[in-house]
Amino acid sequence: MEENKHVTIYDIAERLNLATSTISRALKDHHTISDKTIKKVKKTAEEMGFVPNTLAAGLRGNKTRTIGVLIPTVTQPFLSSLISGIEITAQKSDYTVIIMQSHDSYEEEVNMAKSLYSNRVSGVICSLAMETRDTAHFHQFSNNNIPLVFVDRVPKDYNTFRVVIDNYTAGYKATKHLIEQGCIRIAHLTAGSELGNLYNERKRGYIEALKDHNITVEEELIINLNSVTYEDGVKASNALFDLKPMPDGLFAPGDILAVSAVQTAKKRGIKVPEEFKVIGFNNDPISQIIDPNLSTITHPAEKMGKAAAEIIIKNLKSSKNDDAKEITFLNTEVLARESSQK
Amino acid sequence: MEENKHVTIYDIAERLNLATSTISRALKDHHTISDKTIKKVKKTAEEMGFVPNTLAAGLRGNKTRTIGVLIPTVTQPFLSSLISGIEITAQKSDYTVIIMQSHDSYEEEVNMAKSLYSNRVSGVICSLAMETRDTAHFHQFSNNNIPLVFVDRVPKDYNTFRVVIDNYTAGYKATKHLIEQGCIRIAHLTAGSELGNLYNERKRGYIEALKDHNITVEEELIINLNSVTYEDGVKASNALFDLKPMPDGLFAPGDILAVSAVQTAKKRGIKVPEEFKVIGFNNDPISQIIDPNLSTITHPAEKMGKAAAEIIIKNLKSSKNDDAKEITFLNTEVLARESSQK
DNA sequence: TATTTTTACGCAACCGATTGCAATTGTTGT
DNA sequence: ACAACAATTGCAATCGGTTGCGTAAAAATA
Repeated sequence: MEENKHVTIYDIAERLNLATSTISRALKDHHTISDKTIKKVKKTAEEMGFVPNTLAAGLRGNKTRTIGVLIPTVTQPFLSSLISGIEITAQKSDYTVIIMQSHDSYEEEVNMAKSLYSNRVSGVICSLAMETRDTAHFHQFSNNNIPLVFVDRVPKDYNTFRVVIDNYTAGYKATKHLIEQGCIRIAHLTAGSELGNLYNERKRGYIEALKDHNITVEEELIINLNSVTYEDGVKASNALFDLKPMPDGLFAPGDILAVSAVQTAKKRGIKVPEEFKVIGFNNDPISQIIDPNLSTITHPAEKMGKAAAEIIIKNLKSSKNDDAKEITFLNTEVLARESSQK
Repeated sequence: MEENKHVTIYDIAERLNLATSTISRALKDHHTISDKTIKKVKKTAEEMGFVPNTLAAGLRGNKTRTIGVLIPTVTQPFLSSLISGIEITAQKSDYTVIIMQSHDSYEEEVNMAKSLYSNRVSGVICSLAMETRDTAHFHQFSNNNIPLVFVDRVPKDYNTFRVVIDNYTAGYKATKHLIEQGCIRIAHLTAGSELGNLYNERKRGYIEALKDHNITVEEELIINLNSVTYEDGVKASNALFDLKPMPDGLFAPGDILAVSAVQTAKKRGIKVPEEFKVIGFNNDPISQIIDPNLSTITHPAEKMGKAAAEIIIKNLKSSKNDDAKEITFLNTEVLARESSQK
């Protein structure tokens, strides 16, 4: 038990007086190996504590059965659910998942992409960093036939797989919901990001919903944020509450922002939802904790993860280098809870 | 740009009429290679889009500069902060981090451990799954001289590095704080886990604090949970509120549980902190969102991550197989906020 | 029994970077 | 100008599975 050397197929081969090729094949139930030998090899491998060296296999076969996941952070509920979905699907097909965080930094994203490529992952699933404006660092995957799937925060003009929600429609639905609840002066927070156009899309839905209901779009009610953080949300909320007349509703494109607005309102003695109705986005766990419970838009994170992983695996299986890099759209729904009730 | 083959040092060697050994050395500034050659090689490598194949290097050198992180889930704030700490330290020494989730399942933990070993990680940082009772699947690391550090949820009798907080003292401090705030009938939630003895330790601290302040320990005030979830917290809280006389304080060994208690109290019209004071554990982000703000015990997640990674890296550097597998204790503090105020 | 077809296994090259040692070129001293 | 030594670079084995092809043995057919 106290050896200090990895057990290899050579060790097994020597012990059983067989060739390493036989061991290798036996371990994966190759049909040219007799059942008797297979059983014997497996038993011995087990006894000797053999664990295959994936580096060697990956080097030789140039495939590692590993899916690289490159996301801004694992802490956002949406993203950790995404991971969860990826893992569930990957595990079914015996793929390993390795996770790397860009921390929304372009530089880190470039480094981690290189690292994933360096590790010869079989496929890559990525949600872009906020900072990222240029996607040249993903060419190494595309050029080498490594399937690449962007999820949620996707580049606009990159011919590869994408799994997204229809942010325009979601924004429209959210705003329409507030209108139906009686709001006539609805504010909106947004964030500028040229590549990940999802905030722009949500904003577009917001504007279109207002127009469709004959509500004038007022620039002062639309606040552009630098970052989607609690602090920025508080700042923006205060700015909104300082307006007169005050807005009577808010569509926040993220639950953290929505929560910050609710809490800022409470601090200022503004009653939610009586005086100010709020709807968020994502259905983060926190939306059910905060008082009043937050209305929100569902974001099918786990499903998106599963879809992305399935695309990778399917693509790897067929290995047809078909140029049809389709975009997968998943549905969202309005979850009407307390914070937006009439 | 449309090649379909990875660029290798052989390609560079051919282009420059040099040996692969020279390329290899030049790329890592080996002193036996002239500056002129180094410059030339690096420039060409850059031009050709060379990215080293870590599989090949790892296979040959039997070291991958990769730290495997095996934790229950990435979604818990404590654990994602832990990861963050690990990454910061790893990056400084140019190590790659790969993250795997056991989902608190023993079986998955065993599989992922095998996978990490199979990938020949240089070191392993692990926080045990709730289900885990047996740690034999970690022997493969210990036996092969792969540094192994357990963090937070650690096995009691395993001779390896451990990074933990003093859960006993933390529990003592939390309880003492409630007593100082005037509580005389303090409830406690706990969870049974033989290996990860941290809940037991906190409970021990709770009991000792009561004793030291001449408060009788009452069994009915201590509720044993199956799982540390919001739902179980609600159930337990209701049970506590049904008691008469009702407890006037609660030390919950996790913020989720504390939050569930606060919300259950609110639902039943029990005023927090006036009638019922609560202190949680971990200082999760949610503790600052909930109203009233939650008093809690800090859990230095990022520091623990950094410490664990440093141990791995230091151990790998010295490669002295010293048998001193010390246990690192980090400090915790009482964070007195609204939910426990007099 | 001789011959063809299966079945089962062995041989050896290969993946790409690393490294001990040998070989070559360049420098310095006498 | 030549030996002695230092500075560079090349050769070839190595890490551990994988796989195309070849071959011996067993089974099927003539």
